[in-house]
Order: sequence, then structure tokens, then C-alpha cells
Amino acid sequence: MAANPSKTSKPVFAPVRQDRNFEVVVQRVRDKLMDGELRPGDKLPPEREFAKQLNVSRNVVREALRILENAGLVRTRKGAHGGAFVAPGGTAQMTQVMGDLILLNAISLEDLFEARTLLLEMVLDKVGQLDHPPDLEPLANAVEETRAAVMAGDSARRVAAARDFYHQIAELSGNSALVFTTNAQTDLVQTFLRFRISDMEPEDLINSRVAFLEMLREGKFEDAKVELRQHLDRVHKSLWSKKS
Amino acid sequence: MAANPSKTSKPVFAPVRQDRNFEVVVQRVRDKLMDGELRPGDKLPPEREFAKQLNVSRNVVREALRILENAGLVRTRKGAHGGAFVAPGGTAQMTQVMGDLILLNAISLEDLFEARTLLLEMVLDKVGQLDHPPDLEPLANAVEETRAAVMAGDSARRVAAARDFYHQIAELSGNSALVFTTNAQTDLVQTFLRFRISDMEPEDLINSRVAFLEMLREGKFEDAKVELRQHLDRVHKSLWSKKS
DNA sequence: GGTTCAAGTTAGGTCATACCATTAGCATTC
DNA sequence: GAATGCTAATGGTATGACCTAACTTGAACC
Repeated sequence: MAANPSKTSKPVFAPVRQDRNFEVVVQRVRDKLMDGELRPGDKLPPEREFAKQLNVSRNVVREALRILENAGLVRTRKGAHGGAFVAPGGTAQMTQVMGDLILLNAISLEDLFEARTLLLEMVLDKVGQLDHPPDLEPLANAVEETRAAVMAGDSARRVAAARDFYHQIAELSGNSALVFTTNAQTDLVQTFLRFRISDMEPEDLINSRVAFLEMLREGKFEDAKVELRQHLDRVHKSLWSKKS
Repeated sequence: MAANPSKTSKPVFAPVRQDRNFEVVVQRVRDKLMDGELRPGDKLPPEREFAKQLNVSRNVVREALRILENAGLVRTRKGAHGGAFVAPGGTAQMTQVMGDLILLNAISLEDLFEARTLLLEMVLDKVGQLDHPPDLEPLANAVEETRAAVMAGDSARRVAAARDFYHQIAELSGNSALVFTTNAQTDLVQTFLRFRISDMEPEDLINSRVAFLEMLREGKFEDAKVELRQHLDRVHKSLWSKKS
């Protein structure tokens, strides 16, 4: 294996280097993020200068930037005042990761749908246990937006409103981890449903939304859960007939 | 918006190109995955040949591979018969994404801990509603492993056993989406707790595990939930004293 | 004949350099 | 003074060379 005169001796010297250079660069940036030395909005050095500082080639810096960019940690802009900037966190990455797991058949669509329903129901449970009544204003706005989108016959707007609707439900939990997770799930479901949107009668949709909201207003969280589950089951089922 | 030679004409020509080349390459691979033309285990062409096929430079191919690799879709090996292979899905990416969201202060540790507790409780709720009793064998094995690790004084082994314990709880749900999510959460919590592992008396740990398991065996899911929550609260709290 | 070792081959990893493309700001021009 | 064009900064792409790790092969040796 290595310099190894005696038969059974193990390598005395650790490998000089095992990580690839761009991985080291990525880790350096992550470290600065963890130390708080880099914060969202901050700018990394230009690629050429960064390469000089780190004593690596520009290629290495760029491959590291691709990783950081794909991880959602930085975003890059071209041109004069361009560069790589530390990004605020978003849902995109989690959506992509879960989507990739579906691509790789590590997660089935059924499980995704079920998990989403369960999480949203869980949020309602949690909201029902709060001592103070939740602020339903954003949710009401989302319902109004849905109604407006339906009236306007604008399906893209309707999808966006639906996304906001479920987002606002998650927000009721006050837990950002749950918000990110459910948002990612909603994005994925909408992606898979994009091809057969208007399977549901617009009237049924609005009725469901309004009824759900009213139940929340009256504190009938169990009823709301049932209404939500029935609606989600219908939505999810609409994909089933088409699939396979 | 089309051919419009009048005075106020808007751009008649669509942009030649907007996506960066490596993004196109990434999308090509993703497409082949979605079509099922590429499956886990398959090998992509060597970088040089791939570049020729796509008529781009090797740099572009490499940056695309970095993205795919970071996304967990491929893994690369050096040497003869090396290359980029389509990877099976794993937990690592989701863990990284959630960790990055914490790095960026988009998610607080408190929310992560709470979400984890809620998800695990939800799993128990779901298990309690099954018509057939769950298979508790893997869970029992994890508890045994924890006991063995504690007896051996091997804290690394103990951490691994704890990970498996929570993993097996999630498995009881039979939902892979929940399994991936909770696994990622567990990995993160363990990362943040790594520095202060033995805050809990080993005996208390074992007792909690055994009691929990016994409650499940007897079908007392509500009691099990309480036991689990109390345990998790203790664990999470142990990080609190140190933090900030 | 089988073991060992060394050269060859493959393919990823790195470097260096040149040039293209885009953006912002400044200068020029009418 | 507003449209136009130049310039510098900075990311994006293309080449080509060389290094390094891992597998293959075959020859030398026991």
C-alpha cells in the first residue's frame, strides 16, 4: 500500500489530502457562515481574486460556487457589481431534495401525499391547543385570492393562491421548520398536479375553502381537519386516475 | 407580442439563450432520470466524452456534475472504471438542506426540536390507528443496542443506536417521506448535541427506552407519546443551558 | 503454476490562460 | 438632457496540459 517495510505495520502517515479542493472551499464558506462571519447579503470575493486568496485555480472556486449555489447558500449575479452573495433561506432546496428522492424512487407519491395531509392535520391539532386564538387574517386573504382567481379564470393565479393557502395554514403553527417542510410538499404536489389542474369544480373548491375557514373561526378544529382531509383526498385522488 | 414592425414594437426576437450551459446539462440528466432512461447504478459518460457529446467544454460538464453530486443524484469515483454513477437516494441531502436553513437563520433550533417532537408524536398517533399491531422487533433491537453501547461505554455507538431508535419509530409509520424527514431531523439534532452527549444519566436513558417500548407493546400509545415527549424535552433542554 | 510487482490505461482532479457575455457607470454626442 | 456608445468589472465558456488515483495486464520471480 504505502511505504511499508514490515509486513503487518499499518500506514504511519495519514494521507496528505483526501478531500477535493473544491470541497475544502465549500467547507471554508460554510464555516464562515457558522461563525457568523458571513451573513445573508454579504458578498464573496470575485472568482479570480478568491482563487488567488485560496491559492487554487479559478475552476476549483467555480465548482465550489456551483455547490454553494445549488445548496441555496449563495446566488450569483453577472456584470459589473455582480458576484456571489450569501442568500436568504428559501423553500426551493428542500423542494428539490424531496423531488429528487421521488425521482430516485426513494419516496412514492402516495407517501408524499399522505405525509402532507398528516402534517397539515398536525398543524391544526397544534393550533387547537394554543391558548390564544390564531390570526386567521392571512388565511382569509388567501381564500379571497382563490375566489378572485377562479372568477378571473386564471389558473396560474389559482395555483399560486392555493400554495399560499396551505402556506398560511402551516404558518398558524408558528414553527418555521414545519412551514418549510409543508411548503416543499405543496410545491411538489402542485408540480405533479400541474397537468390536470381543473379536475375539481371551481364551486366545490371555493365552498371547501370557505367552510374550512369558518370552522377555524368557530374553533371547530376537528371539523376543520375532516374538511381538509376530504379536500386533500379529492385533490390527490385526481392524480391517481391518470397515473400509470 | 409577435412580429410587429410598428413604431412601438416590442422585442421581436426572443433571447438567444438564458440558461447557463451547466444548468442545461443538469436538466438533461434530470430529464433522463424522470423518463426512467437513467436509473440508480447507471454510469454517465466520462467527462471528456460527455463534453464532446454535448458540445460543451469539460468545465461545464464538471460544474454540472458538482451540482448533481451535491444534490445526491450521482456519486463520482476516480480511476479506471470510475466515473459518475446515478446514486440511490439517501438522507444526507435533506439533512444538509435543513442544516443550511439553520445556518442562514431561516429556521431556529427551537423550531427544529419542536417539529421533530411533533412528527414523532404524529407517527405514534398513526400507528395507534392501524388495525394490525406494529412490528416492534426492530425497535426492540435498537433499544438493546443502546443498552449494549451504554454498558460498553462507547458513546459513538450509543449515538448510532439512538439514531436507529428514532429511525425505527418513524418506520412504524410505513411512510418513507416521514422516515426521511425525521431521520434528517434526528441527524441534525445529534450534530448539535454532539458536544454534550452524556448529559443524561445512562440509567435514565435505558429506563425511558424500555418503558417506551413496553407501552407500545401494550398498545398504550398515548402513554408512549408522553414518555417520548418528556424524554425529548430533556434531551433538547440539555442543549439549551449551553446555547448562546 | 501462482504470487508479486511494475508498467500501462482510464478517468477524475487541478492548473493556467484566453476569450466571450453581461452589467453598471461614465463619457460622448446630437 | 436624453439617447447612444465606450469601458471596466465580473461571471461564463473553451482549450490544453499535467497530476493523481484506481483498475488491468503481463512479465518476472519464487
